[in-house]
This record gives sequence, C-alpha cells and structure tokens, in this order.
Amino acid sequence: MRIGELAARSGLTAHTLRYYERIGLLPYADRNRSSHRDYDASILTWIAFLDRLKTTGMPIREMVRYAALRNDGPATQAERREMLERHRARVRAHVAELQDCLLVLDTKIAGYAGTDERMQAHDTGPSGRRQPAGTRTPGAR
Amino acid sequence: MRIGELAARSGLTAHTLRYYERIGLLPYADRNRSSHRDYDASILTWIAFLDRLKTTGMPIREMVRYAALRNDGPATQAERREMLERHRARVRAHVAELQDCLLVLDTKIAGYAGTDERMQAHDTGPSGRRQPAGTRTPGAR
DNA sequence: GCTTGACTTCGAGCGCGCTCGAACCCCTAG
DNA sequence: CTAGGGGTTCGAGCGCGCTCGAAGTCAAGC
Repeated sequence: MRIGELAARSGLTAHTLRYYERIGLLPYADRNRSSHRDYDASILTWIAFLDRLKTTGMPIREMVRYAALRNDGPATQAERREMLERHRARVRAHVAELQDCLLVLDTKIAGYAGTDERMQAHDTGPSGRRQPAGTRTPGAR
Repeated sequence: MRIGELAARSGLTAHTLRYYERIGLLPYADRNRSSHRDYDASILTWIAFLDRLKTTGMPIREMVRYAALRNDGPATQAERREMLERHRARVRAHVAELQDCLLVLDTKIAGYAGTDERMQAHDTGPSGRRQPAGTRTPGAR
C-alpha cells in the first residue's frame, strides 16, 4: 500500500503520515525502487491505536516515547504498561471533570429555559402560561 | 480587587487576565485613579464559568462570541441557549468517545498484565505462580 | 515522446492559547 | 528622599500539532 491509500484508509493526510514518520510515531517505512513508501496493512492497527491516544489527549512526545519503547522490544513492556496506566488515570479524571461541567451546563441551560417560559408567559398574557412555574431551577443563572 | 488578587483567586495569571480583557472574554474593567483595574468579586463567577467552557474544549472565539451576546443583554438569550446546547451535545459526544477509548486502554493494559504473569511464571518456574489466574478481571474498567 | 499524477525531500508557515519582557507609572513604608 | 512592589501598555515570542508549497523523480497511458 502506498501513502495515498494509507491516507485514505487511515483518515490522515499523506503530509501527516510523513510527519509522523519523521518524528518517530510511525516506523520508518520500506521504500520501493521508486523510493515510494510501501506500507503493510498492519500499520493501520497501530495508527488506530495512536488515534485513541491522541483522542484521549496524550501529547505527541509521549506517544513518541511509547512508540520508541515498543520498538525496543519486550524488555520495555513494564514501562509501556505503566505509561498506559498513568494515562488511563488521567483520562478517567478528565472524564469525571467533563461530567461535572456537563452538570453545570445543564443547570445553565435549564435557567435559559426558565427565562423562555417567563418571556412566553409575558407575550401571551398573565393567563397564558404553558408550563407550571415550578419547572424552573431556582439557583440557575 | 486589583488584578494581582484576582489572579490569585481565579488561578489565572495577571497576564492572562489582561489578555482575556483584550480579546473580549472579560468585560473592560473599571480603572482607579492610578489606572489600575478594579474588579468586583462577581467577576469570579464569570471566570469560573469560562473555565468550565474551556475545560470542555470550547474554542476561545466561541467563548468570546458568547461573552459578546451576554453583553448585548436579554435579547440574545435564545442564541446563547442554543450555543450552550450545541456545546453540550459536543461534550457529551466527546465523553462517549473517551469512554470508548478507555475500554481500549483497559484491554491493552490487561494484555500487558497477562504478559507480566507469563513472565513471572517463567521466572519462578512452572509451579511458582504467586497469584491465581482468576484474580485478573478481564473486562475491568 | 509527452503528459499526468502520485509520489519524494525540505523547510517554512499557521492557528491556537497563551506567555513574557521592556519601559514606564504610581503608592507606600522606612 | 528613596527603594520596592505592584500595576500599566505594547508587541514579540513560544510550544503544540500539524499543514503546505516548491522543486524534483518516476511510471503508466495516450
């Protein structure tokens, strides 16, 4: 597989794939006689994993470190495992934080909903309330 | 409150606070006779909310847009609400994606754990396993 | 034989979100 | 009167993760 096809199948651009090779995220690819990169399909698995690390916010230099360890063979497994465990802990913490923020967003949005109701009530006159007033969360901004 | 104290209480630097004012994230602060910014404590609530938006990955230019709408008064409430709803949807999707990634990480880490056991079994000989294999939770989060 | 298009290397540039330093001002305490 | 510490504006710089363009090579199809 050449770089164009890998780009299509991985969702990265050819530019990015070359960049990743340059910085050591992807192993140096074999070249054919025209010095075009010739990829094995198995690289897709690795790229997919890198994508997971990226999505979860691992900095590139850390991914590079992981890639280097992987390259160094089985002796580095313990260290790789520790890296992933540390990373997992960070991601879990981040998810918890996001869920916290989601609650805040919910409250805020509920506050706007309450305002809508009051405006609607105003528009349609004192007797025109469509929703009971109690729907609004009192502490909402 | 002057900028130094606000910095201390908000966790941002004075440099960042000035930057935020410059780009419109924070309202233009009143200056005292020495042209030092003089903040009201209520600004802390707004900064805390901005922090939530930032944590959840809202781009600054969008926060600036939100801040501008807020500044324009009640007429913009519907639009602000929509912004927050769209943002909430993105955050929820992102959380789901992260949870997906966590499963992958779990699997990967479990794989390394399996290797550890095999290595330990090898180190200590066929009869020397320290932990029953069943201790390992295969699908653990 | 020529065009086309996918590739190569190389180095510069970009968008984001700050971060920092220079040069200056003002207030207070010793 | 002076030193120090906090503030001011302004514009440049930085780290990250790409992104892009220039200039050249090569193989296939007309």
